[in-house]
Parts: sequence; C-alpha cells; structure tokens
Amino acid sequence: MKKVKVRFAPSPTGPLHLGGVRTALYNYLFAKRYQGDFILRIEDTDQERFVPGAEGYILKALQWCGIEPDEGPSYGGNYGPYRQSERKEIYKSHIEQLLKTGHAYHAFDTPEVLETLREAAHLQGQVFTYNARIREQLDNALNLHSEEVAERLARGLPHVIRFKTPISQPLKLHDEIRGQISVDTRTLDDKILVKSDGMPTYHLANVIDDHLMRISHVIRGEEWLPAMPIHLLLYRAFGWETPQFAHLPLILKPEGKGKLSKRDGDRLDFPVLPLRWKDPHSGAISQGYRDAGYFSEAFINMIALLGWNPGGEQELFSLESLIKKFSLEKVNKSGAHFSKEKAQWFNQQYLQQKPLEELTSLFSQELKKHKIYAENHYVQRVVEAIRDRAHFIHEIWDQSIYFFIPPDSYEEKAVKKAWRPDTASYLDQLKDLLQATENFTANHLRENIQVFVKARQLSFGRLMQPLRLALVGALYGADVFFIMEMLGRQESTQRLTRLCKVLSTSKH
RNA sequence: GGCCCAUUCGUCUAUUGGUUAGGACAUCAGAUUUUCAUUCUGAAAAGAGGGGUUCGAUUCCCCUAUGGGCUACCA
Repeated sequence: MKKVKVRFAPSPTGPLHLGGVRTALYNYLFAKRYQGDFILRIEDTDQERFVPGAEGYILKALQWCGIEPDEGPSYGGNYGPYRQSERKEIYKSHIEQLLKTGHAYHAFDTPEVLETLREAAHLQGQVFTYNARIREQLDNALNLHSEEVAERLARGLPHVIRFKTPISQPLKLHDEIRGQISVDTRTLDDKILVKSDGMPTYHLANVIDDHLMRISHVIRGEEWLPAMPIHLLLYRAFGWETPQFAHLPLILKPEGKGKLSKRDGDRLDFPVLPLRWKDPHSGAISQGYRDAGYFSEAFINMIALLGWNPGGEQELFSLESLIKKFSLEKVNKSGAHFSKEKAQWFNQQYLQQKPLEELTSLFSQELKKHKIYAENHYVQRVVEAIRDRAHFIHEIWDQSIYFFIPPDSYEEKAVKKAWRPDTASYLDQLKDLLQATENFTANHLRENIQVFVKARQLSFGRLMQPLRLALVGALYGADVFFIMEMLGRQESTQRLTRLCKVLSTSKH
C-alpha cells in the first residue's frame, strides 16, 4: 500500500476556528494511525484576503493542540516550499502543459462583462454559468485566432486561464465517507485556474501541490464536495493518479441554522477559536479555548467526538487512544451541532482526573493572577476540598476566595436567611468556645459545637448558617469546620466579630 | 433557481435486516448535605412522512418534506 500522507491546508485569511482545528485533527489522527505523514501547507494565493498574523496563529494553535506537522513552513521537509505564494514557478510550468494539451484556455472577458451577463441571467430567473454551452460565444481563445491571442498576450491584456470542462460526461466519484457520488460534467462551469494577477486559484494550486507532495488522502471540509469533480478532471488532464477523497461533515451552530461562525461564540458566550485572537483591522478580540480555561486534551477530545465515534460507549480519549481508534469509516455523514455544555463537561472530566499535585500547581498560577501568595501545603488542601465542584481551574478560585481573603460584604439573601435578632449573642458565646477549644481542628470543633448546640437546645442550622455567613460572606463553600481549621483560631474569631459588628449596627 | 450531500431522544451519538432501539450532555424527580456544589438513584425523551423489497425494516431502493453546502478572477 502507498504510504499515507495527508495535508492540512488552511489559508491565512484569519484565525483557525473549531471546524478548521477538527479538520487538522482528523488529518493528523489518520496519518498517525497508519504511520503516515501529516503536512501543513499554507494556501495564500489570495493576496487580497491575506491577514497578517494568521499564519503564526495557525502554527501556535496546532501546537497547543499537540498536532505536530511532519512537514510544513518552519518545519521543513523535502517537498517544499510549503507556502503557495512561494511556488509560483511550479504552477506556471504546469499550466503551460494544460494549455498545450488543450485542457485550458485563455479568456479575456472582463469582470464587468461577466457581471452584466450574470445580472441579465438573473433577471430572467436563470444563473449565468461559464460553461461548454456558452463558452464559444465569449471572449476567449476558443473563438480567437491563435495570432490574435498571442498578440493580446504580448500586449499584456488582462486575462485569466480557464479549465476546458468536457462537454457532457457522467462522472462517478468515490468519497471515503459518503461512498459513490454521481455528477455530469454538463452541470460544471469552466473554472478559472489562473487569475489575472497571475496567481493560481485554489483548484489549480491544490491539485498540483497535492500531487507533487505525494498526498495519498485528501481529507477536508464538506464545503469542498462540489469542487471534487473539477479536481478529479484536473488530475485526469495532467495524467496523474488521483488521491482518495474524504469530505468531513460541518460543525453547525448550537441551535438554529447554518454552520458555526465566530459570531455565534460572541452571541452565545463560548469560544469558537482555540486561542485568543485580536483582529488586526478592527482590534476586536475573540476569546479562545485556552484562555477560557480549557485543557487542550479536553478540547481535542470534545472536537474529536463532534462528527466521529469509534462505536462504543467510551467518551474519554487521549490523543494516543484517538490515534489508535481513528478511522474514516466511523466519521458521520451529517453535520453536528456544537454544544457548550458538553464542552464544559469534558473539561470537568479532565480536571477531576488530574493528580492533586498538578491541580495545585495550576491553581497556584491562578492565585498569582489575583496577587495571592500562599503556602503550597495550604493551597493543596484548598484544592483537595474544592476540586469536585469545578469545571475549570478558575472556578476553584471562585469557590475558594474566602480561604484567602476575608469577606468584605455579606450577601443580602444569605443575611436574610441566616440572621435573627438573637444570633449575635450566640455567636458571642461561640467565640468563647473557639478560644476554649484546645485542638483547633475540624473534628474537635465539630464535637464542641455539637455539644454547644445541644446545651442551648438550638437547631444545628440556626447556628451553622450565620457561622458560615461570617466565614464565607455567603451561604456556600466547603465544610464549615474545615474552613475554621484552615483559617485558624484567630482569623475565624475575627470574622465572627466582624459579622456581629456589621449586622448589629445595621437594621437587620 | 440549478447541482451535490444529509436526516435515530432537545443536543452528540450506538445499533450496518430480527434489540424492551443503548450511552452521554442538558432537563425533571428523589437521596445525601448545615448551605451551594459534587456524588448517587430514577424518570421523561428518538428512527421526518409516504411508498416499495423482504417472513421481518431504523438499517436496502424510490418519491416527498426538511436541513445543509456550493453556485466569485475566496479559500
């Protein structure tokens, strides 16, 4: 069997989004599954849409995901250059070949003429297509004497080069995911191969590069399915062997219609990009998965399962196990709606799996952001107590602030629920108890407080709620006795004093 | 409009002619809990519609409907 070689070929017209990352991932998984190569090629033939920084972003995003190209710009390889803008000479010689063999022709129709033809057709409820039916009435080399063509070319008249589509020929295409697809060449148009600026279009450059780079499988988004016939025809025109094709289903908006876009993320508040991106023109910032606190393993796991499933009930897969199990046959045919909740769930799963030491170190970094510097052992105990309730590292902070900073206000709803006129006096007595408790540990505190409650015939909750309010500032958080042990006698007592002071003087 | 592709719980999906159509997320209920969360248990929830083929169709074929992609000198 031929060596497996696949490519991911984004154009640097902006940041990579979810769908792009998934295409890259599937290519990578497929390559590694069969001990093949994964190459990165930058398709920058459209100079107008070029966005500075986009290529660097793509590289960094792949790196974060753990998808490492075997060949590509800045990775090297024997089939470079890997930027299409640096391969102009290659395309030039190949288009000559097509011109010579009659598979392509020069066309001089201006964009304006074409536009009016399109409008005219539209008025009649039709669509103008530059195809075999009409090409002999248009301004191209098919209808001009060769001297005339040569003369125009010599004069430097703007022109494009089009593919001469076979007139009517049924085509059977094979897609690895969809099976057989039938089209007739009569429904195709004469695609532009070389633009008037001399640059090749996607179709030409793509086919030439895939062949020259020995690509065995073209795995790309479904939006390319309609272009498959023209690509196949190009391979034939060159006399080349065709690679296998696989068209991936699209990733759709969480609800409603259409494919997922960057704007959905802003609207529904979830990242669509792997990394944060600042638009160089507008300055607008789009958030990324990494910056939103996602682990790259969770992110990869989540997108891998959006359109592919190995068939069992397992949902958690490392990159290595994805490689072992990946196959194109198991890729779904229909588009998948993205789900923010499921994404968060994946992250939670990975967070829970991580060893305590790693989480502690991650959380220490989070603490630094809040200018908190605490002893490692203390931080570790906090993480241990809080980790269960977090989807993200930053949620551990949300749930544990009170371990590091005393409450500076008391949540109104909580006060209403916990505070009674006689509460202050109980808390006062409780302070004495705290002073009297010799061993200031959760267990001792629990025992002593239980006795305290019983002696006064109080309900447990009547005392615990204000206690919690004093320590946390609201009615959430870890076990109250654990919190006191962690804070220590002095800090715990101070917090009690403060609550009494604040609430006794107010109207509660 | 034309061409192509798709269609299983709300969502991601399993089941490639014979299943009580399975799992996960989300939802709801119960348990645990001093509170919030976690956790546990349970519930509700699906083969777009119509024709065939077959002893038997979610599974194969056709039609319709719906959804999606493409229809640029963008990729």
